[in-house]
Amino acid sequence: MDFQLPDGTTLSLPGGATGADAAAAIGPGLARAALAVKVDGEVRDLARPLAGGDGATPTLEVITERSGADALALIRHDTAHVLATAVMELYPGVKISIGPPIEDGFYYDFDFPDGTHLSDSDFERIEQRMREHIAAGEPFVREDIPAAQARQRFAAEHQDYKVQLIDDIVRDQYADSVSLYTNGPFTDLCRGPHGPATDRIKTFKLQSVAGAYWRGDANNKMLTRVYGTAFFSGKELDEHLERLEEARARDHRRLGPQLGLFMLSELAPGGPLWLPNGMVIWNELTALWREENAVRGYREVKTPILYDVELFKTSGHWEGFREHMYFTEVEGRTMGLKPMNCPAHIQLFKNERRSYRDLPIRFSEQGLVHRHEPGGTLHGLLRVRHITQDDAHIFCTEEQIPAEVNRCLDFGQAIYDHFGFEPRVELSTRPDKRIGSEEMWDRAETALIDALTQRHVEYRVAEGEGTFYGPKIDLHMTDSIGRSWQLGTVQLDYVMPERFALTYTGADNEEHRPVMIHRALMGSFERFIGILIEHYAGEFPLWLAPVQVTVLPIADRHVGYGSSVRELLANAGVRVELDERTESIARKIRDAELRKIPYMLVVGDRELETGQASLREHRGGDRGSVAVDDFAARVVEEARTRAHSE
RNA sequence: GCCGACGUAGCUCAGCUGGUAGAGCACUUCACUCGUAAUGAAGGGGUCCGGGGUUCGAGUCCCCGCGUCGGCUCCA
Repeated sequence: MDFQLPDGTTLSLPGGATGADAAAAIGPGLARAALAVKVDGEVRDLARPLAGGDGATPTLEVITERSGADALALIRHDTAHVLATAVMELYPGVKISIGPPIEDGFYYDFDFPDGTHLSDSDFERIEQRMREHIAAGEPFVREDIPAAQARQRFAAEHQDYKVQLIDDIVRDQYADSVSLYTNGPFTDLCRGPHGPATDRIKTFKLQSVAGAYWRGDANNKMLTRVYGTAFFSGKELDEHLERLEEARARDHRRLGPQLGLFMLSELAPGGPLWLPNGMVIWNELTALWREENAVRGYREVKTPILYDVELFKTSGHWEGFREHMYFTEVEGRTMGLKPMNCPAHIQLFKNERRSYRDLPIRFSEQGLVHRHEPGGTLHGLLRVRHITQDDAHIFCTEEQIPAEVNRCLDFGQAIYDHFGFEPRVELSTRPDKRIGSEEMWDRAETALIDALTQRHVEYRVAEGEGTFYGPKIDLHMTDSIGRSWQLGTVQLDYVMPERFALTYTGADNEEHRPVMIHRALMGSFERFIGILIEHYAGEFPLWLAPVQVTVLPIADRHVGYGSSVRELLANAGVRVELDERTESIARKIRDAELRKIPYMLVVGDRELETGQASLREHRGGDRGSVAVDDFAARVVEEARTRAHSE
């Protein structure tokens, strides 16, 4: 058998040779360092015979500690097995399910006997036992056995989840055998691959315990999931933990209140209360949003938040969204807070007869909607119940869809470019439960795909994730701790126009049904600002900075001059403060730095004489003297152009 | 909604096995008038999330509720 090595050379091995043989043939050092081999992109155990390629020479790479993601995934998977080993020993009667490696670590899901609750205070004991198994250097031994035999074995051990998994493998993959891995006293159903032995795990840490539904289905039993991570060195682990710590420092839930942007109250769960500094950012974004909408042919509207429930019966929200809505009785009528703006915008559309000449009609609204999101899902500004959307609805003909979708994506690009965002794009296609003809779906999906390919954007296809009324394009961003949140969405809707019997008069003088496009780009102001806070780590570019300049007098006798400096800047339209406190200049600077104010103007005897100010930039240090009016002009210009921060 | 953890001064947190609350920062006052990341001193400030229970006695133990955090599910 011939294999091509990463350096381009060819390695010839006798038939039946294993991965370990391959590593040994290359060199004794590599043989010792080898964890696994990667043949044509597939990672395989060292002990397994190498499969010959059919035709072309397969590539072969020996996986060692230096192989990056492949190597880490391997030992993290190994560590998950060791975790299960320890838990099985310490908690008799526990049922195991699955334990894969994931980004940055691994987890294992357990079903503990009734009455046993795991918490992170149990980690020490478990870790201790895990270390014993690692020190013992127990080899991972693979065996392929008939599925029926494996099933019998796990059934005898009352490992119900494993039995279910085997049944599924047999049913879905028509497999007649499955693989088992044994390390020390523990045998798991597992497709592998694994490292040679447990002592190749150099350092690991159990991190958290959480609930997770069996097979991710809320109808199933909730299992106990233990998260952990593993590395090849303590240094790498420490660096990883340090990164997590740094990410936490960017967390908008920490920075927001710290910088006086917003607060959260127990009395208004899911409803952030905006402080003056936060409103500055909110209003700047609103101004941007308004400008961008206006140049793109949107007409701004404003609609109530409270409606007779009849509206939602027509729209379908009563049937499909009721449990997420708030209702109240007023004078014997049931009223509901709108969870979306579309029914309201439809009222506006219906306000007059529409001609094909009027289309497309684009309504935009900074629309306030309320959704009763489940308590366990609320998350600072990123998941709220009180949602202010940068919403818009476009009513158009079917022929106009491609152009309008493209305009929406252009618009999104323009918005995101202001912040240097590069959202991930996702196309959601027809779900199983849907309405409308296949032709309609074909056309709608084609329109969206065309728009995306035309723009050369990379996108992921989420099969079957579309709404029941149409496909959609979603734009996602990641928060400081790696969680993905949807910002923008562009959705085609054929259903609402139907339910509300919307029509326009065509060139043929017949009534036709328009199509609606639901579109939000920032998503919600709450979520967008949350992402912004983390994106900038609280260090906002000048145009968004709640306080742009602070004037710092050296001593009390300079307050008068400082006051005139402030005046000049304020008159020029700069958001400026004067620190009049009787404090040392070092103290005033420190406080301004902690507040992340972009510019500081120090004024003392020298500046008073020359009529200037000493400029200091946030994180940039002393920038020397500036003429105050020049500086004011510069700041105004920087804010006007909405320049990025450096 | 589900699983687990947590909830003490405005903020960050301490408070051992139950004996009636403490630090730093912030705040107020006084002194200092200062040149690029914390001047010093004194003082004020607490329904220990809420409600029940156990106990002679609960911040501490138990139950229920609310909120928050980490996940899971959901996310038109």
